[in-house]
Amino acid sequence: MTTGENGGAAVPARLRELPSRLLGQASTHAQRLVTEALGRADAHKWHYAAMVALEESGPVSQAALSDRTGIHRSDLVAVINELAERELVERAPDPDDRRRNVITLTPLGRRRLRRLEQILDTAQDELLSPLSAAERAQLTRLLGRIVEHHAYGASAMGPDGQ
Amino acid sequence: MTTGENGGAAVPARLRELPSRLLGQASTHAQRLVTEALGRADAHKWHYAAMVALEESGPVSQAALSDRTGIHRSDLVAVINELAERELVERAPDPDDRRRNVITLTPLGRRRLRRLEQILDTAQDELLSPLSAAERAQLTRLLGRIVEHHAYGASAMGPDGQ
DNA sequence: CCGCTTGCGTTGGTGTCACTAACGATATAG
DNA sequence: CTATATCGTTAGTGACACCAACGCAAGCGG
Repeated sequence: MTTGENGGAAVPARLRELPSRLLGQASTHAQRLVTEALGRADAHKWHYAAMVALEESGPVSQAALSDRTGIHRSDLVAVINELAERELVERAPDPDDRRRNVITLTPLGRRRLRRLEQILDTAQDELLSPLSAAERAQLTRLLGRIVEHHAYGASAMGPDGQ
Repeated sequence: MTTGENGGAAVPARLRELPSRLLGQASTHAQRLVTEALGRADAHKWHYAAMVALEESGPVSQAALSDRTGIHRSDLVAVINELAERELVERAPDPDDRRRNVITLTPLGRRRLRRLEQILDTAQDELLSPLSAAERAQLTRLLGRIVEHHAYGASAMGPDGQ
């Protein structure tokens, strides 16, 4: 979808103002910006997500990491591989439960995370450049409400949920 | 990415509040909602986009349609095929320029479009259900500014209007 | 202790989507 | 007439979200 080029042709208002479409296009631009920025530093969105979660939670299993990042556990394998390859993370079997791998952020990983944070800050800034600070906060709040609202469905979830 | 399931595990605030990530997740939910809704009616996002553009512009070439909808011209081929198959649209060679196909919305297509509009309205409503009318308008405006701002690059034109 | 069920990490695969590359046919410029 | 550009079309790519199934380990009931 994404727009590509447009030599001044009229995009119908019904399309221009359709929220689902706006979300799609904005998301495409957003992903492109952050993917390119991180790519220049040999990194990936998922690397950042995993490392942030690891810094907050300390060493955890891959399953827990999947919950905390939203990265599917089948995709997480490759992410951990790449991070471990670069020695940003260590994967070790959990002695208490030998089904698990405990993932630990290395000091190098922590430094790396600082760098990725800078890169992402810049990218967000570019993404939101047409908006004021107040508008950015507003947008973030509104999107957060939408995402939170639609965050149900797949799992069983305890009886207490909801 | 999309969240999948979450048994109450803590998603770090740095992730939850990252605009590019919020956009991605919101977009995923949005696309899922509209794709499923339209799918139940044997339709597709692109069908709607093309038909809206055709209704506004009258008969146009595929290239023009591509500009007006943002659908890549290589993808538009299949879209027109599907619409023509259902007799919602007619594809005829342009006598004035035999490289072109002129695409015309049929009366059946126009009726069909009314139906798709209903479906999409419902889907947008579900998507935005946690927001008030004012907030929905706000969100649409903010997203529109972002999309518009990033809608450059490929063609001539200054790279970064600002 | 044994069998059953559940959770873990891993592999391989699927469908959607935006986008690129190249081609034959046609139109237009020099 | 030759060169270049545009149009529709085909095929293919890479990113992404997600599913299915497996081997293995843990925990539980009997």
